[in-house]
Amino acid sequence: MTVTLADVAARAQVSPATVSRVLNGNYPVAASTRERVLRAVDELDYVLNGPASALAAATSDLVGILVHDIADPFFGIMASAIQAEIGGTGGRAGGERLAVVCNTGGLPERELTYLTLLQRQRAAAVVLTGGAVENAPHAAAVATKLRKLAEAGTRVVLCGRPPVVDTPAIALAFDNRGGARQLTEHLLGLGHRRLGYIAGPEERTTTRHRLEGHRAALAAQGIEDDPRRTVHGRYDRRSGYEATLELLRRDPSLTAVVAANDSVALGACAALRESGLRVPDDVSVAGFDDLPFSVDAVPSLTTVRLPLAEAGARAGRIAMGREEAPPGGMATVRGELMVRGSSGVPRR
Amino acid sequence: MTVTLADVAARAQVSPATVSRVLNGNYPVAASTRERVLRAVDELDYVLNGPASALAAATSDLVGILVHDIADPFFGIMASAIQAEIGGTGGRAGGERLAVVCNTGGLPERELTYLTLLQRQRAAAVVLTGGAVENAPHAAAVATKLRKLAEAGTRVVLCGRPPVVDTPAIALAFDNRGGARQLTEHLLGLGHRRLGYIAGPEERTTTRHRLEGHRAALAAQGIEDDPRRTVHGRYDRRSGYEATLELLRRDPSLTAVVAANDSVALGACAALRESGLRVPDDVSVAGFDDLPFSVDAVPSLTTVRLPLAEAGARAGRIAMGREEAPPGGMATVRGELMVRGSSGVPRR
DNA sequence: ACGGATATAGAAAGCGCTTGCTGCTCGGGA
DNA sequence: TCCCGAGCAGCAAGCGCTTTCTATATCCGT
Repeated sequence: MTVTLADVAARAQVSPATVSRVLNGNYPVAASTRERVLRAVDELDYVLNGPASALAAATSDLVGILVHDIADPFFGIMASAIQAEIGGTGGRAGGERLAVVCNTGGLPERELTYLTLLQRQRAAAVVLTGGAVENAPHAAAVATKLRKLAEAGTRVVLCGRPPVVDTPAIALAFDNRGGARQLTEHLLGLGHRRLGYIAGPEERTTTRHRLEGHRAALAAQGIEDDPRRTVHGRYDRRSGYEATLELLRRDPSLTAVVAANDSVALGACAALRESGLRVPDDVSVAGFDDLPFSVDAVPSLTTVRLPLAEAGARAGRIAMGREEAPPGGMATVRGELMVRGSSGVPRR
Repeated sequence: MTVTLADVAARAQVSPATVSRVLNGNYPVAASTRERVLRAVDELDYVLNGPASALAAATSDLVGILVHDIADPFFGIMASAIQAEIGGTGGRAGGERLAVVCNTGGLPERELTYLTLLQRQRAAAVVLTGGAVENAPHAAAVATKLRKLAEAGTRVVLCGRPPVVDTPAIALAFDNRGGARQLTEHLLGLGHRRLGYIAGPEERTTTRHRLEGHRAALAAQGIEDDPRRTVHGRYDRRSGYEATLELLRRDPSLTAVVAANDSVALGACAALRESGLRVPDDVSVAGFDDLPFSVDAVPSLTTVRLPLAEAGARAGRIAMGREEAPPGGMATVRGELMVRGSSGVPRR
């Protein structure tokens, strides 16, 4: 029914071994033989049986990319860059690798499930993107899993995610703390003193680091850190909207809102607008990430640009063994402050 | 080194066959035996070998989701919905299915490559999202590939993509034509007569259908279809920006711009703004898709809402055989006109 | 108490491919 | 002319799992 290696071999009048070698191209085969085999492959429309091949060779050409939320461009952009770097390259057999992205939906258990599934498939590499969950048992479980994967020969790379101790995983971490600090310093420099902060979900490293950066900037200016000026939420627009209303309720005299990311910031802008406040005349707003739509917002968003595509590409190359891992197995990727229309001197 | 089924069997004092049956749960196994096996699995930290299992069973638990651009929320939202519907369900062995998304980057050849890769993996199902490419040879190649996949037992579902003739693929197509027509009718109803249209890439069914709907609305009003009023571009913000400038150059008296999708529409708004025109006072703007950010734009975008998540979920269920295919193997999914702030009565 | 269902476990034959090893052929140096 | 080594191709042994078929208990009705 389905055509197998043996069929191709028969047609090309060679042994299955030879066909395999032609396909994998890692063993000397005479040019004439090769051609004959290739022709047979073509004529029979042969497609390699991946599982069989993976079983025999004890490796597969599958590469997994884990993201928290595939509908969020933050992850989309990284995933796209990673995949571009991986998908194009020649793989073991037949040329291509299967770079696939897995959506955890931010659920810790799904993260583990996908990791197991990829382990089961004997994936060649796994790239984990986005902040890690800080829940201790889960973090430990992930660390164990990563260790197992590495032991089984799967290359593990973390992109935009802090290193995991005691693990051979290569990490490319974003400098969330530094970026956040710079951002808040910018606002403080403009003269703001009453700033609200809309944080992401607790238990996420990204959330914590950005918040720490923000607070560090405040502390450096000797501004007391009123916990009522911080609200936690999700990394989406709606969350920003609601949190802003809450912040305004707590302190109507706020002059600036710093958001966990750009989507949140946009939600914040909407809430301010609907509350009759102008951005930045009445309240300044700042985001994080600098996603494509941020420059288009009205007013355009002051934010911290993260080189998502570059980091993704690099992670992809490392995962493919086409670029050396950074010294110490980890590198920090810095963001760049983008001052735009949504931040200004406080007028009230 | 790695623990295998046989190791588990030895530890549980049963035959490998029994272990396999416990894991797959489709054969009577005494409760006490099952428990013993499960304990051994746990103690040894056994992970099924996917390729071996797939080889022996001649099926895998991999499900592929093809998208054109993973960084575009349009696809992200659909992919997320599809994956949610697939990933959670119990698969053949060990419980879960590996739902993976593959990013074609809009390149026809990558589409084919991924299809081959999935065929090679003996994927259980494949869901193709987004418009098809109309280039004849490529379309034929895709049709052939889909047929082959189906023959090999892979379920094929098209989501937001027109049916492919002569193929067992189930299609859930968006009514792009009808939606576009309604949108333009809305604008015409407001009194607009000089409308520019920013289309997506040519050779994409989505592009053609939306354009046809637009033109049908114009024709119904007896408005001549000036080809200079249409500009083609990509489905992104920048493209909308540039195209709008071009349209304005061709006819500065334009009173409305209809865009291929929301991102393009936002780009159009930016261009208009920079040209000193107000939206909607001077020029109305309309988008398509109703992505999450569209309601947040200033002014909020008049557009056609496509039930991306619902369609994706349904496609996912069909792919899993958990929902019956629509009669005739295809269904049309309608959009809903969302009239918002970016469209108004022409004032000039 | 006996025969035949019924329930459960095992033996073994692959699934389609890779790869270490063996074997043949041919060319060239002595 | 002979021998040796390089270059190529084939043999066959698995890779780790599933599944058919067979074997052994176990249990029921009569």
